[in-house]
Order: sequence, then C-alpha cells, then structure tokens
Amino acid sequence: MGRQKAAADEARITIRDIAARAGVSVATVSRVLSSSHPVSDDLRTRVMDVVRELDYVPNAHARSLAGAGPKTVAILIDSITGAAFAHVARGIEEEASARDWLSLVCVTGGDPERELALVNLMRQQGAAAVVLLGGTYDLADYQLRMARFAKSLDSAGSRLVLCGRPPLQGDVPATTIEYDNANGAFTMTSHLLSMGHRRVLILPGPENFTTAQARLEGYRNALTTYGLPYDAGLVRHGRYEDGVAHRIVLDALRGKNDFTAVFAGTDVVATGVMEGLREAGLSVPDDISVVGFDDIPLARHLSPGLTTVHVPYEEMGRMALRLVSSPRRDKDHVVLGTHVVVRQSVRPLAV
Amino acid sequence: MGRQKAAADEARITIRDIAARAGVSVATVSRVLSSSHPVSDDLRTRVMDVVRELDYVPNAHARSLAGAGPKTVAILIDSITGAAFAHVARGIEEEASARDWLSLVCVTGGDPERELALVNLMRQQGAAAVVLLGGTYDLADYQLRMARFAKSLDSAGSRLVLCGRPPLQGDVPATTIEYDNANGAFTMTSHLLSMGHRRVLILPGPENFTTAQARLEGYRNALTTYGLPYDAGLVRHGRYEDGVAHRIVLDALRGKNDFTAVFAGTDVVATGVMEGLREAGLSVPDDISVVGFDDIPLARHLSPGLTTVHVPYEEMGRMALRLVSSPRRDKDHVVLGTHVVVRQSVRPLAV
DNA sequence: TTGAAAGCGATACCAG
DNA sequence: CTGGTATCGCTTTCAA
Repeated sequence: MGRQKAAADEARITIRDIAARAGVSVATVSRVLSSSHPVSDDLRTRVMDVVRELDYVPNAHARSLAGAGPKTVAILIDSITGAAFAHVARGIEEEASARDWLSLVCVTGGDPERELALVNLMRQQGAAAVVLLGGTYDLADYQLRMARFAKSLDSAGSRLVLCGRPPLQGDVPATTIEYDNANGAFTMTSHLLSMGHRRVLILPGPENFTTAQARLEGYRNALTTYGLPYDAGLVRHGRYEDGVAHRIVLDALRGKNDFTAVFAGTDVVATGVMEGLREAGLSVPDDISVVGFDDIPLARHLSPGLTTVHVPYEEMGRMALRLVSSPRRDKDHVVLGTHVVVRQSVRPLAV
Repeated sequence: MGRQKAAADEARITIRDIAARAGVSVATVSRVLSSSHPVSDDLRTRVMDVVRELDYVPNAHARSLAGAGPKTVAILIDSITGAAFAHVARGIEEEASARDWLSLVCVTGGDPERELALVNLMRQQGAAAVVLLGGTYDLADYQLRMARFAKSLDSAGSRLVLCGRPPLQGDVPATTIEYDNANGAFTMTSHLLSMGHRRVLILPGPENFTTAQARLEGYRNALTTYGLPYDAGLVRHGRYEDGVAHRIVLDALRGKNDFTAVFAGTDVVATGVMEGLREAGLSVPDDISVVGFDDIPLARHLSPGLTTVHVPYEEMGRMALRLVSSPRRDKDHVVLGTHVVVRQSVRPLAV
C-alpha cells in the first residue's frame, strides 16, 4: 500500500524487520539504536550487523511521534539570497548544530501571509523554536495574528523568536533580539554632519517597514541635535533593491535638492545609489558622499569602500539560539549595539 | 511525560479533543481537516468552530506517519552565505512552493562528512528528494558512500539530486544537473587570448575540487587551441575565498611570471584578486585584466564591472525540482550551458 | 538484560 | 454521510 510498490516488492524496512532478522525483540533494537538502555554486547553486534546489512534508517516521523525526535529550529527568512540575514541564519545554524539541533530554513519571499502560514506549518512540525528574521511591515492585523501564533507555540512548548524586528505589543510569549536601528542611523548621520555635510538625502527603505522607520527616526534626531531643519524633500522611500535605489537617485538628482551626501537604507541600496551617481557623471566621494547600513561583505569590496553601519548579524543569530535553548529563560528582549565603520565613501566638506 | 507540563495542565490538543468537544468522531474531524471526504455542512462548521476555538493544528509527524504528509525537498548547501548557490536554492524553492512541496535548507559547512550525515538524516525525514549543491572533493570513499545513499534513497521512493557536480560513477539511481564548467572556462580563456593576452594567471580553486578541475581543463584546452604552451607556474590552487585569493595574487606578483591577466575561479575570488592588485599599486584593467566565474550580482557592482562566466544558477534549481517532481523521469543527466558576460575588467592588448 | 504491549496523533478502510 | 478501528514505526513502561 506504500506509495510505490512498483519494482521492489520489499516495502520500507522497519524496526520489526531488523528485530526478526536478528532474532530479538523490537524493543531491543530500539535500545541498541538509541543507546538509551543497556544491551548485551552479543545482541548489540547482532543487531548492528543486520542494520548495516539492510541499510536501515529509523523513520524520523515515527520517532518524533513517540516523543524522541531531535529538537528543531525553524528559520523563516525573507529571501535566501539576501546577504544580511544569511549571516543571521548562519549564526543560528552554528549554535544549533553544536547542540545537535536540526535547523531548517524556509523562505517567505517577504510575504507576511506566507510567513504566517509557515509559522503555522512549523508549529505542526513541532519545531522547538521558530525564528522570524528581518524587519516587517507594521500592520495591525499581522501583529494580532502573530501574537496568537506566539501563544499557541508557547503552549505547545515551543518558542517564537523575533530577530531584527521590534517586539510584539502586549504580553506576548516571544523572544526578541533587535539591533539598534535608530541609534545606528543617528550615529551615522552625526558622522556625516560632523564632516560638514548639511543636506543628506536619505533612502530609509519602504514606508511602514519597521527598520526603515527606526532608521529615519535616528536620522531626524541627529538633525535636531545639530540644530538643522528636517526637509521631507530629502526623504525618499522605496524597496531595499539596488534597482529602485538607482532610479530614486537619478530622480532626486533632477530635483533641486542640492544634497552632498546620500544615506542609503542598506548596503545593497548604497550600491544602487553609487551606480546611479556614476551614471550621472558624479564621482563618489568627490562630488557626493554615500553611506550604507548593514556592513555586509559587499561593502568592503566596493570602490570606494563603503562607510556603513555595522550590524552584528551573526551574533544576533547565535544569541537567538542561545536564548531559546537555555533552560532558564533569563531575557526575552535583547538589543544589540551597532557602530559606524569608516571606509572611503565619505568626503569631509570644508564648511 | 510531556516535555513541559509545567504551567498549563492541558497537554497538547489532539484530534480527539476536537472530536469530543464537537460531538463527532475523530474520523469526521480528520475528513473536515483534510477535506478528502464529503461531510455535512452542519458537522463541518461545528468542527471548524472548535478547531478555531482551541487553536488546533494537526501534528505533522503523525500525519506523515499515517502516510499523508507533504512532499519535502531537502537542499544541502555548503554555506548559506554563498551567493551562487543561494540562487540555486531559490530556484528550487520557487518550484517547490508552486507544487506545495515543503523545502528545507540544511547547511553542510563544506564538510563531506556532515553532508553524508545530513543526507542520512533527510532520508529519515522521508524527504522526497535530497539535493546536493555545488562542487565537491573528488574522493573515492565519498563516492562509494554517496552511491549507497543514492540507492537507499531510491528504494525508499526518494531521489538524490546532484547539482553543479559531476554524476556518480556506475549505475547509480541519481539525477545530475551540471553546468558546463570546462566549456565556460574554455570560452573565457579564449576570450582573453583573443584580446591579445598570452600569459594568464589562473586560480582555479582547491585542488581535487570538481569544479576547479573542470575549469582548469577548459583553460588548458584553450591554450592548446591557440597553440600556446601550458605553464604550470601560472596555476595557483586555493580555496574559494577572497582572502586567500588576495594572498595568492600578491605572492604571484613577487614571482617573475609576467602575466597580463588573471582568471579567477569564482567572482568572489576575483574580488580578492582585484583588491590584491590594487594594493600592489596596479590598476584593473589598465595594468592587469581580471575575469571571474559565476556572474553573481556582485560582479556587476564591482568597479570596473567584472567580465565573467555566467552560470544559470536559478535555472539549475528550477530544473532540479522539475526533474524530480515529474512523474515520468525523462532525463537523469542535464548539462546547462554557460556564457561569457563582457564588462569592463579586461583590456585588449596590442600584440 | 530482555520481551510484550500500550501508546504517540492522524488517516482510511470497512461497516452501518 | 458518519463512526469504529486497524495501522503507520518507534519509544518506553511494566513484567519476567
């Protein structure tokens, strides 16, 4: 009755086959395999021989069902080709495999709907932790539904982890690990201002996107601190893609905002900006300075090297797994620091 | 007992709880949930109400055990931060989710041992397909063991897929999707030669690594075709990392191989090369030309834009899933084409 | 030590 | 349509 009984008449080999062939009980085979219980050497070798001979592997589902499967952490990621969060995933993965946890990466495609569906799926899979990576749109409905998932994950002995996005409102059983978006943006903007720049075009990211909001806030605060006016004309929202950034810059150039620097919402956006500038015959940083956010490896490889805000992505991942795997749950909200990495893409301005 | 019975005394909610609360049999609940069988509207709504009320989700393991779980494709990837294979993974993922397959990414860390272990693990999980991504070391023992896994996956109704590496030797039940490494390298080398370059330093990658071997072969063939001698002194093996590439180039510069171009084994290696060159006060392409292999987005963003060999990574992934999910298995070995993408990193030489 | 048997949670066959 | 129930493959008491 198996799906395919086609060629081989031999159905899937089970623990019973092993037991029969080795002349022992299934219980004994189970004990040998999980080495949970003492078994005589004689039987042990007899069982192992048959296991190898028949190339037997226990069915993981049956195991989990019986309550013995491995712990699993599910990582829900926007896009697998995004460098920043790939690093978080790596951090999680490292800590997970060190603990013999299985880690699974699922791709959401940036769709909140699909993200919700996957959280649910992982709940069915009995994941010990479900990690949501990256910023998200600030939608009320979404918050509500996610809060419900958090609760049911919790009551199933599992845990929801928010990485790189603000905590859910209210008393929700979830762990949040953020990095300081606002402060990073504040420091970076201050850096530009201290170098003599006064008009900074900013591409914070999509409107209503949590990271974009926080970065814009930091930008505004820095202006205020320096006693400079906030000019909404210098703010251009748009997705985190080099293509859209490219377009935005070219468009901004046509306007009459005589900016001397561009603060890109991410490093990828910064590359788009730099290309647009170059295309317009402008040089970076001689004509226009450019800075980014993330500090992915790409930032170092650009020329000029990109001055950007370093985010400890891998550390975030590690911390995420440490927090959920620790028996006593010390913290459920951590904010990691960021800092500016100075390279060659900013020119000091004589004021 | 259950892992945590702590606060809530209510164990995990099961289908039986739903049945009891809704006053129906478990069979009926199952039917409502899987909508496999007709159920009266009355009962259906009664069940669904309880499901929502109790926030019930079926246990995926139990489901799979009963033979009803979703198909799963496991993607085994070297490093999640590697751009090239992230694109393959995306291709697979897209096709998978279009078919409502679940796709799981596992990270091997480039360790053949761990890769083998993960294949085994995925076999236990009952994955419908296990996709191995990227080149690998050409080890006899590894070949043998992988062939055994291929067979047992096959007899379990599953399938092993090799992506970007040569097929296993002998009559092994596996699907292979390669791209033409040798030909890509041949064409790229020919391109350099046709531009007047005569001494091309090549960094093919790690020795005994399948892709490196094939690329080096293409390089040699091109030289032969042009009637040029093969100089082993121009070949430098090393891992696919910008750091090691950087070191290798600096070292090669100290030697007396007066090369005019560098053929980097990957785009990432090319960035390392370019940095090394720049550090040595050399300009690309004015002093030395540089080309890569992969055509990841980075190649476009470098300045000068990197001339490189385009590999259809995403297409590979799509094809992989199409091949295994198609009922009739038409092909079990596909070789995709590659082509040169010309950008600005090569200078024509007056001969 | 070892074995027999009772679950784990859901599906699907066989009756009604 | 709806309800019992055997079954999936393994772990784990409980006895022997």
